[in-house]
Amino acid sequence: MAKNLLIVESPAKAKTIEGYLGKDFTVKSSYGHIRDLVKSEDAIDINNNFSQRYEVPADKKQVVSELKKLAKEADIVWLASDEDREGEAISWHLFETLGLKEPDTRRIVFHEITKPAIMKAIENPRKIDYNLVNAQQARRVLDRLVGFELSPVLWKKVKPSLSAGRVQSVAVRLIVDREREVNKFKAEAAFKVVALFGKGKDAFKAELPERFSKQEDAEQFLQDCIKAIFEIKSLETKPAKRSPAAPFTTSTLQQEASRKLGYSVARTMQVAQRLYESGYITYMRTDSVNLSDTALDAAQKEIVSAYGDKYHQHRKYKTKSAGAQEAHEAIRPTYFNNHTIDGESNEKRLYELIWKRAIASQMSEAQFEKTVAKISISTRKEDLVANGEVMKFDGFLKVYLEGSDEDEDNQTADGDNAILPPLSKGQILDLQELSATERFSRPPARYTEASLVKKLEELGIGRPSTYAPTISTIQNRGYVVKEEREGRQRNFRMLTLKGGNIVKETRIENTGAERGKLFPTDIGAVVNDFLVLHFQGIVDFNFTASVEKQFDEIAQGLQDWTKMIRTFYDPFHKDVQSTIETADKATGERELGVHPESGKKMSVRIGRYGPFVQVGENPTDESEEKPLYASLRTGQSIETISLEEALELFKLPKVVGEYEGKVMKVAIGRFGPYISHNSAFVSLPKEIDPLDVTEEQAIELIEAKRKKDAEKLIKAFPEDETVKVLNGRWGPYIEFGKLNVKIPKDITDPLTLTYEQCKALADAMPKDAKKGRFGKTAAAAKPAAKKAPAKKKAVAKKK
DNA sequence: CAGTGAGCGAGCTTCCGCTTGACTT
Repeated sequence: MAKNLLIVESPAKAKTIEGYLGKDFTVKSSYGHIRDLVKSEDAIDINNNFSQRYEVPADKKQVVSELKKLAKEADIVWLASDEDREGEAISWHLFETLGLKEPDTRRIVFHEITKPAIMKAIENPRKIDYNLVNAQQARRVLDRLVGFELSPVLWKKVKPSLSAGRVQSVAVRLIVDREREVNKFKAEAAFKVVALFGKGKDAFKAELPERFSKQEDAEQFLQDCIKAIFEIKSLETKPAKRSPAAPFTTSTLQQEASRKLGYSVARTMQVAQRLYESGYITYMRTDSVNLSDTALDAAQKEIVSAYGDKYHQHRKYKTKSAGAQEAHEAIRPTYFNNHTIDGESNEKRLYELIWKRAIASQMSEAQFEKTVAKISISTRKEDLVANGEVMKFDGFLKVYLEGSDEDEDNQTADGDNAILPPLSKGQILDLQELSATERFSRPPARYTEASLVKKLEELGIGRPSTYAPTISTIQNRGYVVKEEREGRQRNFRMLTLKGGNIVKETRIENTGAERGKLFPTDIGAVVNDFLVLHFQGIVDFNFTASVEKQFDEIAQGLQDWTKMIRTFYDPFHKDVQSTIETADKATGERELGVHPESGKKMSVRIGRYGPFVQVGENPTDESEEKPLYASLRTGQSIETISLEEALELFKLPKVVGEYEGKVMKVAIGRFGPYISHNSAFVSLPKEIDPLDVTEEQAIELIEAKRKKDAEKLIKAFPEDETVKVLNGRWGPYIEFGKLNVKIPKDITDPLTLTYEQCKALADAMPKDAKKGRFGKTAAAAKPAAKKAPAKKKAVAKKK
């Protein structure tokens, strides 16, 4: 039996280290934290110095009992969790839970998984740092107090099951604030002037640095240029250089994979996890840009052999984010000589990105020669400017160029970074074309998942392990949606001078289209406004930064953690109490005006089933007329909907005719417009306006749907019409009314299924909710009487 | 998704960070 038990956080890490240490060591993993606060109210005793009640969660029981057994058999237990606040706490929880004794326990730390680093760590053991543990407890207790006191306030004042927390509420606030900036933004137009000189190979562009806000001025400028002489007034050439970016951290990997590969942050992390488990890359949850000495040597060797000596440049990077704890290396390939790997295509692509970025980070800078040519206009006092750039040495650009978040329009001006033909001072130029194009200023960009992570990191909010889950949480809670939105057409004016004539025209462009951007929902905005109004301190962008500063002081032993929490908690708790007692229910109600025909008041607000418009006041007794209601549609918001748009909502649902003795109705659901007929639903094709559907069209669509459904049918049962065997997207399945059942693998031919077999399969489905990534299946058939609507909605939102 | 916008008023929801698997139409 091994004399030593060494415990790390990750099983993949354990495997690697076991290889370095030999027979005397058993290396095991704790799989992260092994204990957490109990779920109930009494997890923290407010009146007893915030003492905590911890428990081992069910899914950790097995790990803990195995570690307990091994610890008993070992002479020495080495606690090798990460060197940061959470890692120290993991060691402490292990110490307590496994019942370790101080003389037989060693705490060791390393920042990189290399043999020398591990050996050095083993030679320098220490004891558990209780200051650091206290800092973690303060963090944990504060998050629990905030989350579990704030959320119930929302249940009372907004809607059940909502949540609030130190991290998620600020993430939502960022998105709500940004959306409002975009909505109130007024685009300003100005004419941008671009000249084209020379022909063929010698052609190049020059731009006027200033823009004209009035069309007359732009026109006058072009007019003046008809007879003007263009001369090179000055020519300046300067060397320029560009340096590579630091190797990836979690946050920069998520950003770059989003820009270059179009991955969501969750997908990036899933793929990176697989690369890590296969041993291709180092740990993927890190805030460090540091590379180990071993890695630096390996990178150098690879660069020199693949590209030559002059492409290598030794570089050390320093972290920019304030809250970085740097318990790991930067994300890099384990072996730099693997330029590519075997695996699925998304794994290959992410690996190559990581390899290129890490290699480039140790390469020399790219060198350019930048030329600025100023061109005088004989009839005007302004100069035109042409920028040229020639690469003299590619350096790191040989392998990698970092992506940019900017859209093309905001990037460098026309003619910039282009290659200029040979030019000389005093040279007279031949104008081919001169254009003045109306350009509009752009609103601030909405957040993508990745740019939100970047912003959170800048604010020091959240950790590498929580960025992806936080983004999921705010979407799952329905505060935020990731969506595509169509843009709208916009006219812009363009004046062109060519061959001595000025041509004026109006062109059309598409603007404001968004893909994969984060939009706040109405509930997100209402919850945010409620928190900003009543709990300003918690959703302040600097709240985390200021508590982090205090956690640091606790970690250094300069402050008592219970005192810190007490100072925070007492006033916070008072706010919670007074908000519960005095605050009104938050519905986001807004008056739209009066109904044009009836003169009744129209308003919008959030109800139990989402945002809706109401016409007329709430009745005070039964004799009064009931108000009319209509739900808002996807993409509409109570904040921005107009009176006209609200009136449109009452035009549907609409009866379009009768078929087979049953009415056909057109309405709009969550997935768009549809026709309902005899409890069947047919979605409407995009081309058809739901307001102009004719009876004939509706019948046609219903028949087409029936035909399509018949094609899917493999087998029907005369004894029960609700049971069918169908061919679905993922192969055959059995449909029982609304319940779908997968056909087990041992049935190879679905045609052989008997009715009895089908029924047995349906009965075998668990009666309670079956939670999977794709929602609930069995639960949909037998909804629990009252909870059903809320549950169904929550699941639908997840999709 | 699929016609509501309360109600008997039970018992439930919820935080952030550290880790992987086991889930499925």
